[in-house]
Amino acid sequence: MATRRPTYSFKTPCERCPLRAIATFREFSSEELEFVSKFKRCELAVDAGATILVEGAHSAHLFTVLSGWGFRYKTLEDGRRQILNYVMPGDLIGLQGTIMGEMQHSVEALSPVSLCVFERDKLMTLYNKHASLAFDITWIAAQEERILDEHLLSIGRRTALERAAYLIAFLFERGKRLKLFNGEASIPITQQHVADTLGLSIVHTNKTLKKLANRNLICWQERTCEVIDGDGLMAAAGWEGLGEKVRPFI
Amino acid sequence: MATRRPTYSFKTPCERCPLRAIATFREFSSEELEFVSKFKRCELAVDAGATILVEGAHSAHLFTVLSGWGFRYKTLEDGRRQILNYVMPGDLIGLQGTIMGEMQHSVEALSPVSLCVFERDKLMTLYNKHASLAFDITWIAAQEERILDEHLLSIGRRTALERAAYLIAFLFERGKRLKLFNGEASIPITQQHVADTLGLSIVHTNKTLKKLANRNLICWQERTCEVIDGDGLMAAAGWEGLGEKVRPFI
DNA sequence: CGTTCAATTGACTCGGCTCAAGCAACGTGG
DNA sequence: CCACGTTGCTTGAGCCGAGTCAATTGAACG
Repeated sequence: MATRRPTYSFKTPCERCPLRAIATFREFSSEELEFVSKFKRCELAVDAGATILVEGAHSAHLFTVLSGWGFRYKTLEDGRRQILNYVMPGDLIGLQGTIMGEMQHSVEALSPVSLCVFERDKLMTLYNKHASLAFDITWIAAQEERILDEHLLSIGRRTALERAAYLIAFLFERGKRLKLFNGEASIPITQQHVADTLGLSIVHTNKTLKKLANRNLICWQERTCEVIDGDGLMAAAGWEGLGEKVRPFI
Repeated sequence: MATRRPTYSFKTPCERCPLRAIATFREFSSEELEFVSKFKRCELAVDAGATILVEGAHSAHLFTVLSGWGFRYKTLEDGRRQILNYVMPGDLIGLQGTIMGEMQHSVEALSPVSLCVFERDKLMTLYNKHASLAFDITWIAAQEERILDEHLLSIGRRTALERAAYLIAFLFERGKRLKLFNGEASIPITQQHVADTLGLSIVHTNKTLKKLANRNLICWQERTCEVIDGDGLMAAAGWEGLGEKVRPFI
């Protein structure tokens, strides 16, 4: 695949941000909206498979995902890869790099992704002038922490089958909430991604996913996972769901 | 052990906070210090083994650890437990509960722990009036996220021996930075804690720790882990260290 | 002086890994 | 338009890391 160079542009004005139409996201005050408009520098579009941020990079930007799917990951020297979490519309990426200097993980696109690019230098202004937005950023960081807690519980203590069911139910719930599915619930990941998320080998991941497919919970085709029975997955995982209602975004 | 009731008191004034003497923590401005003094309501002392916060609790307080060791964990319905991270002096606990309503994990003391108790309601004032402290809270949340990323990589992709070495090296590094050791580097955990952190059984954990002991990296005695060779542990884990210099605390 | 909790150790089993092939769907170049 | 090389999914065989069961020791506690 010939990866095109990333495309910069300034298309969507924040006033007509498509994310604002989605029910899970909280309303902005007009004053907040005005600031965010100025905070946003431009938009960036990348292809599926493109690397958005690299571990070790210093001058990372701050982004919000406008559309598309991606994932955060870390690798060991010998190449072993661990996927940490998935990024979807409304997610803030690059916060670690912006706040603490250096990125400690990479981010890669699973589908074509478009991003809002924010002025890194204006972040301090946000904290100084817009406490409610500053609070939102902390909220987002705390939410990410919460999800990582759940993943850690999953990898550490759930069985392979439970883990797989949990992961797919988790992605399904998030996608559903963001109205990412029309009709079919297709998650754009390969079994290799699942393996690298669950800490399993591909072979064993394949056999485990096959069990879920045999139970008629999912079905795998063309590099995507189709969710057939979300509730069945949650039951198989022993997972209660995200339990989150309205959330902020920047 | 007859757990005494937690003891509330107001002893240490922030101006003479013992944590401020430790080099890793950043300096407060006098104006910040003044606010934090008012933000702090009282102090709380709990015994080893006491539960500081419970998963599902709603009106959680916000604390900073003044002294002692503890850990955050989650459990599955059938009792499987996963330790998520350890808490040490300077760590903020209860942020998730304060910001998002409900605690999704519990916190337990490993040693006698003393805590600063903060006024939950004044948190918004902090965001409104003290942007630098608000930024610090985000910094702390982002740092926790970073550590969870590393733990996830560890549990997901490192071997049992590497994981164990990583965990102990990690605790050792943090303790060293906080000047928690005088002479002996003793970490107050049992092998059950190690097992529940690494996602292993106690039996296998014991055999793995024995290997580290045979290599003269650690030695286990009286419910504590003595670190003999911190660099050796880091090498065995293939871990670079925390790489963090000065950090904020509240 | 029994009881309890943590650390140990051995025996046996099993979940998950590695190795190895095979197959289907693509995209590319001749 | 076909022969490839590639990527992703599948499956079987055999092995090993890690789990379970079980029993022992030693220290701390009441």
